[in-house]
Amino acid sequence: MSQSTPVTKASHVVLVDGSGYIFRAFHALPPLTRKRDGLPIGAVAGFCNMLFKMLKDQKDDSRPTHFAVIFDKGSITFRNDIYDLYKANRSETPEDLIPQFPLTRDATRAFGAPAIELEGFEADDLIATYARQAEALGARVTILSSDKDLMQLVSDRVSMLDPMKNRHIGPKEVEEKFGVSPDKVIDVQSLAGDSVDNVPGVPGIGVKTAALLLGEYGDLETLLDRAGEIKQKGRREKLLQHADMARVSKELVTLKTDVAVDVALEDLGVTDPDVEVLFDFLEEMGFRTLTARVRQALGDGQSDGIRADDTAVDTQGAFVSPATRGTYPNTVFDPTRYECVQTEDRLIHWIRRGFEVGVVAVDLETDGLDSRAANLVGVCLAVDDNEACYVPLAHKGEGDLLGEGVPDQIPMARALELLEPLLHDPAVLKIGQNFKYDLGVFLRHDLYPAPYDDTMLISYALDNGINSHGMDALSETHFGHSPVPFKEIAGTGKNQKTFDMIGLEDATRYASEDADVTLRLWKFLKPKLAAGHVTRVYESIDRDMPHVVAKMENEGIKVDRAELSRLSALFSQKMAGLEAEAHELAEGPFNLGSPKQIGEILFDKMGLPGGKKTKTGAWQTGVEILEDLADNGEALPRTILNWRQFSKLKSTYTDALQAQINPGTNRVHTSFSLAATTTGRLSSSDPNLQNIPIRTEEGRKIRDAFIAEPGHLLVAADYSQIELRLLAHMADLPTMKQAFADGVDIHALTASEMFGVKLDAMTPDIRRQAKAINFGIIYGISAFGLANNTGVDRSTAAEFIKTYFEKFPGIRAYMEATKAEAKELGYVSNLFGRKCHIPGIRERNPQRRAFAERQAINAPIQGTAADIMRRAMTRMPDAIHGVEGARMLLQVHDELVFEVPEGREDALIAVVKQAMEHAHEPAIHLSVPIDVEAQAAKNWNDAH
DNA sequence: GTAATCACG
DNA sequence: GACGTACGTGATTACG
Repeated sequence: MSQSTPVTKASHVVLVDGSGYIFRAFHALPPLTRKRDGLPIGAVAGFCNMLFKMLKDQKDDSRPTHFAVIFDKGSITFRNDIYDLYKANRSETPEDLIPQFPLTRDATRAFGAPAIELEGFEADDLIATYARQAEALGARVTILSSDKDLMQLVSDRVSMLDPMKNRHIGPKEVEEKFGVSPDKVIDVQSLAGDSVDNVPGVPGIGVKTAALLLGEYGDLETLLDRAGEIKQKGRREKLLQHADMARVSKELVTLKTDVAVDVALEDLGVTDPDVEVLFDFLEEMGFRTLTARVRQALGDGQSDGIRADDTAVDTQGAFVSPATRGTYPNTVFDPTRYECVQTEDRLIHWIRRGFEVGVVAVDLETDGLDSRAANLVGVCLAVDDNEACYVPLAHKGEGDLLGEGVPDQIPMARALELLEPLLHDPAVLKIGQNFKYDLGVFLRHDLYPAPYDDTMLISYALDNGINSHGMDALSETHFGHSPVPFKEIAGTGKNQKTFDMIGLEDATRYASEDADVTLRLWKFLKPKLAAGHVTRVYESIDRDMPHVVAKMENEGIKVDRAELSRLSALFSQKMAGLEAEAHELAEGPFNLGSPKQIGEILFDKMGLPGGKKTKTGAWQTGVEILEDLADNGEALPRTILNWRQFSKLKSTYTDALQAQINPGTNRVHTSFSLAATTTGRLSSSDPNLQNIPIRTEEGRKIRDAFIAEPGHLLVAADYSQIELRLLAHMADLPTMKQAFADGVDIHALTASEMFGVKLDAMTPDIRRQAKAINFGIIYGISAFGLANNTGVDRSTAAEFIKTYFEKFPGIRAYMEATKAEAKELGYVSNLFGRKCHIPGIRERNPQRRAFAERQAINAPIQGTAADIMRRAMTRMPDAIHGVEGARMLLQVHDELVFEVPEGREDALIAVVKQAMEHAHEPAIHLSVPIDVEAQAAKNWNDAH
């Protein structure tokens, strides 16, 4: 055990926050039980690994001279006398953790370290006491914890180490977190409060504001004394009103540094553990791997460091996807070998190399991010590791004088002419990363590269839900190599250069590296498709998306600027009226756009009931809260809601959309992301055309502005209830399948099954509830969520769910099987075999695990629908080929929008319906019919 | 840059 | 110690 060793300047005192560590280890590590009897020991295992690492795996200069593990004792401390609600919001300690508390103390002693605790004090107070004592003697102190409450102790001699992330926390890190130096941390916490410990603080003041105020006034007392001088009214009143709370909070967060400890600091001197005791303990726990490591460390005096032991790594290993295993053999990048191609001869040489190898990475550089507005600036090719070139085509001079210093470049038309045979050769595979972008640019130069592979989509098929699929992220994940950031060569902010302004040396280094990385990613990832059983997903669903979607983006959709402008004016007018009304009701002006001010007016000033706080301590003022208040007869909340609706419509749609209209064509071009979602859906941005209003009458007006060219019509084709149909098929629900086969209103059917109401006696209200339940099922229903959404109470919602499970018995089996699959494999698959990785599925935290389970239930349904849509889209060019002048413009998850010359709309609808309704075939067979509804009109609103 | 809010399927 | 409850997205504004 410990020995008495004086603490001096040369000492290194290591204090472990034992209680903090156990809780974190318990939640972070997979559940692990002792084989013999099922005793839960996961946290103990993590704890032992940490102790061993701390004691043995240290460099000589950081090895502890004094060491102790400190624990909380009891849950009532002196702080409860100050504030009876202190830590009152803590939930019960998990059942599986309770038996592990005494075991961690045993473990501590087995490692020869003192386990220290004292009735009436938290571990933090004991740590503070020892730390300050040691500091006063000039020693160095390391606190093993990530608890922010301990950060007030940090100084130039006292630092913290997060034992799970191995992250060092010094004065700099504390300042990053709190915005003030460590000696002001207490003051910040007193103001900001802490929801975890239920420290009240001053409402409405968070860490950021607290730091700001302290920066101005120095310390808490000064600030409270001079609070009357604060300019911002809200803050001033808060501080004046809650000064006492701040003072109480200060007492709560200030750690005691003068606890009368019963083990003296110098008695914490490190000794070697009693080997026999240690091995007995490890064997008792069944930690075989750790036993072996300890033996090895004691035997040869060297340790290879502790990796997580036994089960921890194995179970986590299940989440490592095929693609993330291993690295590409050559991860050395040599920019000196990249060539800048400025002559036809050299370009011909590179093209010849491309034909020889048959696989060429192609990357285009442009002067913007929007592939339609951007101009081609250069082309990049890679044919092998480190063998890449950059062909500048439209670089300007580095100086700003006209024509001054413009580099020699092959004329663009000539270069593209030379490249064309390579790009179109069916025997040469082109590789791109997010090739949709490059294809869009090529399209405008009348080039159609084929065949091609897209590394972003390969990664998406392999790893969705795990990595993101951008090039930099992929390079870092698989090669441990960070490509040159664009910012580094182009600068940032408004002085950021576009690519044509960048010098050839930098441009060559940057662009060639992109192509080089892309080619290596392809070599590394492509073979993994087969191993991951996702070849079919990639080949038959994703591979053709880039050129199909590039074409759609290029087409854009026509938007009537005058109509939008008219609506903007209309909405402005409405807002002005509502604003005046709101200010009158509030008896004073305020910013209607500020949720913070609204909360303060409704709940502080007017004192309305039903206020809830967000996790940051601000009042919630979302629709649901305001609706409730309005239902109670309050006028102001309704006015605010109405104002918000018009504000949203104006700012997000009628104003923003006008700015996005391409002046040449009067069309708007969105960008679809093919690899942004975990389920397989697309997303749309710049602008997002997948969330144009439709649910309210006012909002729908915006769709009037989406129009067809003169002499043309828009056609909107929607999958009808596709997710419910897929649910009926996947969960094998005979009643529901029959209803779909018969063309019955599915929500009415559900209602009649659940509530025993005949179809012809259906009321809209009952049907609406049934509809909510149907959606709930798809989202991985919970009683809480359903109650929220239908307005019934929680027990009624639970009854609904129970009835649903009884009436549609396949549901429960589907849900359980899906959760089990996710738990076993770490991912779920949709009907086409697309995987959706669910990283949280083995979370210890019940809430987060429940969230993961709902994701697991939803992903196959949403994802199968998404993939049916993808297949329909890739088949669409062929399908509509016979309808002259027809073009596909937009996708909105279950809807496709086309434009067609007037008179050909019926022909188009026929082929589109056919393609969409059979898109899943022959890959899968469904036991429900798929139904598509399509309509033609002059504008998007009327096409529904 | 983050949080809150709200638009869509 | 951390979650704060239906799935999947993106854009805007306030606030600092």
